[in-house]
Amino acid sequence: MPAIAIGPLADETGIKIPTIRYYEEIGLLPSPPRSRGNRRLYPMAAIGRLRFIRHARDLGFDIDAIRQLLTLADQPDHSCAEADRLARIHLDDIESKIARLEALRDEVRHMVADCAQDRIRQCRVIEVLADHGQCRHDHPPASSPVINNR
Amino acid sequence: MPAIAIGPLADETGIKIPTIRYYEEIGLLPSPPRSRGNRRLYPMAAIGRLRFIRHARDLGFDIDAIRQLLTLADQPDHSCAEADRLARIHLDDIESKIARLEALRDEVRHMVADCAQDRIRQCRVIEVLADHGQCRHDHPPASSPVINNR
DNA sequence: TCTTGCTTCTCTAGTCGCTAGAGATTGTAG
DNA sequence: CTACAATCTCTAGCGACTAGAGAAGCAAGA
Ligand SMILES: [Zn+2]
Ligand SMILES: [Zn+2]
Ligand SMILES: [Zn+2]
Ligand SMILES: [Zn+2]
Repeated sequence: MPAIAIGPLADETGIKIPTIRYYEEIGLLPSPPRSRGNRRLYPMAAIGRLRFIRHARDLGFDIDAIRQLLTLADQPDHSCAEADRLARIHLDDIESKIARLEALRDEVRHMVADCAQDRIRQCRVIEVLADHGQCRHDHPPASSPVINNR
Repeated sequence: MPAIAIGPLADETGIKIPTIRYYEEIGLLPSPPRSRGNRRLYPMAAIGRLRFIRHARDLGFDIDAIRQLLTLADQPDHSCAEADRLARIHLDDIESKIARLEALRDEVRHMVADCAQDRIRQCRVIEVLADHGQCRHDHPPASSPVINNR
């Protein structure tokens, strides 16, 4: 049966080789069989699986959600309620991150706009940073990670 | 001269004790003198410095920018151009993060809205994740970290 | 003085999702 | 047979903390 090595698989999916190995290590992608020389030989289906992972990552889903989504994707007859729920949770998350960033944006924008561009002594940026009481709107006091990396 | 211990300092500034020690370790906050029993005894000025750090972190500045901003804050006669520049860079950063998150939001929103809530086989969420070609708008292929944590 | 209990100390390791590099081996084309 | 490319394992690093272990210091009450 046809198989694909890790390099071509990386090219096909846009996921780097070390990342593919990392996904295997954390159990997101099943360990493929090996060649006589101990190299990974993936079934062609791995392409689709990795593309799914990649797209979900690009859309900001975290690994744990992707793990669940992959499990669901393998059960075509099952209700899709859980998949939809995961997507909605992610949507809420994105929206709250946007809200927080918009608050930060407004605050930083004001700092920059209000500065008369003179000495540090009168710099609005430094002043506001030194005292949250100088903030116009109130931005949240910072919380959870704002989104996963990449 | 008056001094403050790490616990009260944490209470005053809202920064946790291990984080204060971490800031010392990375050279963001100078090492304070110690008591006979080896405990940190901060000058009262440390309160202001930590509040500055906290506020800047809450506004999403990264540690490196904060390091520079603190240095600038100590030079009242210097021009504030550099401080303003750092703030503008941060503003641009926030804005591009918002733009990216808005693209993700639109995409995920559509996935959820378009799903007929039936079997996984026809689940729009799973379908779209499996194939970026099904995306309506094009979201960026993921890139740099979206914002620093907390 | 002794004890109780809180605070602080140092040190290590874990978080998330990778990324980079060293050094060894395997595979392939000319 | 010789290059050279691809892959292997393993370790360590990123940013900005957070959590926990185990030891030591310190203040107040009995
Ligand atoms: Zn200024
Ligand atoms: Zn503020
Ligand atoms: Zn669905
Ligand atoms: Zn897409």
